[in-house]
Amino acid sequence: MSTSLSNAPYHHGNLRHALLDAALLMLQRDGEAGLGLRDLARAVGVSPAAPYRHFDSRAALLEALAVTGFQRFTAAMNAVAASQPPDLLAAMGQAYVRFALDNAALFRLMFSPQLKRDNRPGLRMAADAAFATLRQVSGGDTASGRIAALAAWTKVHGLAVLLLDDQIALQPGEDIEALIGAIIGQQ
Amino acid sequence: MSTSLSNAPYHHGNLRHALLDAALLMLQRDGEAGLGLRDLARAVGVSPAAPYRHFDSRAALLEALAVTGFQRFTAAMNAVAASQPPDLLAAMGQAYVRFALDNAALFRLMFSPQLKRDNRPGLRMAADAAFATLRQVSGGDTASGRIAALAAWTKVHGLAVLLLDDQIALQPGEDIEALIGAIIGQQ
DNA sequence: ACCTGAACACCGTTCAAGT
DNA sequence: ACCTGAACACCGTTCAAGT
Repeated sequence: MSTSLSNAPYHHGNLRHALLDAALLMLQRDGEAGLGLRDLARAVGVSPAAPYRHFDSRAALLEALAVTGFQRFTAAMNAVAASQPPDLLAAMGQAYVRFALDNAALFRLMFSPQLKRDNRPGLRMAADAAFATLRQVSGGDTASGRIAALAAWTKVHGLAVLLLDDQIALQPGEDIEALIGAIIGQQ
Repeated sequence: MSTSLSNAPYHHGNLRHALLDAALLMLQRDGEAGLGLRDLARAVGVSPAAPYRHFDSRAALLEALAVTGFQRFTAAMNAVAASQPPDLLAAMGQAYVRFALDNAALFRLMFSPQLKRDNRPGLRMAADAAFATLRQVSGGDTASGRIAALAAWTKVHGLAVLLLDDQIALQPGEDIEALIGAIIGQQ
């Protein structure tokens, strides 16, 4: 469901949106390295120079994608918290890893070192807002609470990354949701 | 300590080594995206086509770098185990995170999704050998031992990645070794 | 056997010019 | 205000040719 090979005139201010939509598709399909600005322009039916009316550079386009990624992540986490599950920590951990697996290339982009390199404030703010949602589950303001929260975060994030990189092998008949649950539950 | 702007004749079979040495320097300084094959050839004082006598493609060169990365990682982990520290788990965790922080770009390359994409067996083997060193600390062959080992690994790996990405803030006066120790010690 | 020179098909980006 | 066409300075890669 989305703008694709339309040759309609884009003079209505929707080119930016069309570019982001198409870019997200290309990202999911080919990864960050496969997301060329000229390819993107071609896919949207516009000249190679046109995207530069809306994004300063390829990096700026990637940053915009990463920002929407953090926003989706924030929404997903808030939805979990709002549903008041019996075990909030486990539920948010599951959702964290699920998000990473369901949005692999986007998740990787959100943590791309090249993007932080030219650290734009927009990305930082979106990331901070995203991680702030995790604090709903943290163990208060004590020093030991902070360590416990960091330990939980690193475990879940590491699990997401290693699963994404295909470094953790499932046992025969084991399903991934159960594995996630077991590792998160593991004190 | 290394070959640099030498204009000596490379007809002795050492060009491959010189390329890898220079590539590692460029990788550490400019990251993977900044490692251009033409730049590399220039740095070593050779024509743009010369590297192709020793590496099929840029991806193959990156893979060779990643393989040496896994070998260094393996050596570092084995050294820790051989030193028989009182708390093996904590010591290996510290070494794991240290390695990541001290070899940031290399560590990222070792887990680069683009490299796995065209999954060469050499990379997989080097990675498997590297992670096999971690099993020296695992909790046996029981199901719960496996989960405990995976939980420890994901925690340490997540900590490494989040520190690398500058996502974890140190408290004033806090030193990073202590933070690592606290998080790893946290059951 | 190992390297060079020149070429090919691409990039991201810029800039004058069009509407 | 928004987009096109053509150009610039690069890439990775190939291939004939040199020694």
